[in-house]
Amino acid sequence: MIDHCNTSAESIPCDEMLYDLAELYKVFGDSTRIKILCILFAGEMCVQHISEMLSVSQSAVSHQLRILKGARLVKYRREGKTVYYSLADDHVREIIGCGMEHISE
Amino acid sequence: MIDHCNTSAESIPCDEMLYDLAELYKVFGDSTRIKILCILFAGEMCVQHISEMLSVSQSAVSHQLRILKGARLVKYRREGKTVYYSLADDHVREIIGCGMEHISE
DNA sequence: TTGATGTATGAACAGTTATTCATATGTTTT
DNA sequence: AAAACATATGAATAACTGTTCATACATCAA
Repeated sequence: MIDHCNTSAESIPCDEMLYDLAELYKVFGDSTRIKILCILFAGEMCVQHISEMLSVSQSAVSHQLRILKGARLVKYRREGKTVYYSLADDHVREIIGCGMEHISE
Repeated sequence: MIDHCNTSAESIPCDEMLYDLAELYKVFGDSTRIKILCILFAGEMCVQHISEMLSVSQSAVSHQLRILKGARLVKYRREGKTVYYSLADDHVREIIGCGMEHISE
């Protein structure tokens, strides 16, 4: 049987999938973005607040949120002037949890 | 209770852990490395063979294997002139599996 | 020892990336 | 409308990264 991009660990996924996978991990491969995601574990938060918690400029946070949004890892909600970001789904927790396991050996 | 770098998704991990986590994901954030790891799903394999399967130079593969080794994702075994690489443990499968789930939505 | 083979590694180059700065967009208040 | 505030974005810069090339190292065969 030919493998068409399945998710089994027993066969090699197709090139396109591996490329997409690398792109996804690239997003997690920056500590500012990881921190933003972890902050959002607690619930939705506005850009300014995230910026203060990380001691990173508003612009930098906004740029990174754009990337997280592009990877469908976060979603947002506008309320007046303020934009609240939150985790898109539970995959983020799972992926970060997976990595934690490897690190804390 | 104070959080000292635990793995729970309910509290924000400490800075050092988040940094290490980002470093780990950086390793997965390159399609050549991801491909090498996926090839190793099937079992151990020598550098030359990996190089041929990926159509990537021996040097490039060796450089990447060095990075994978540094992240403790692969181990190796020398047999004469040949060096056989294999996955260090099952974390690699888990982490890649996690990412796959997010991609194939 | 010499040559052949498999792998590792340092330097250099091209491409990528995260931050900063300036400024634009969108929203509310006066 | 104008000012104030929150966020987004484009350009520029510095730092980082993956590949290539040349070469070194390690092992085996003759």
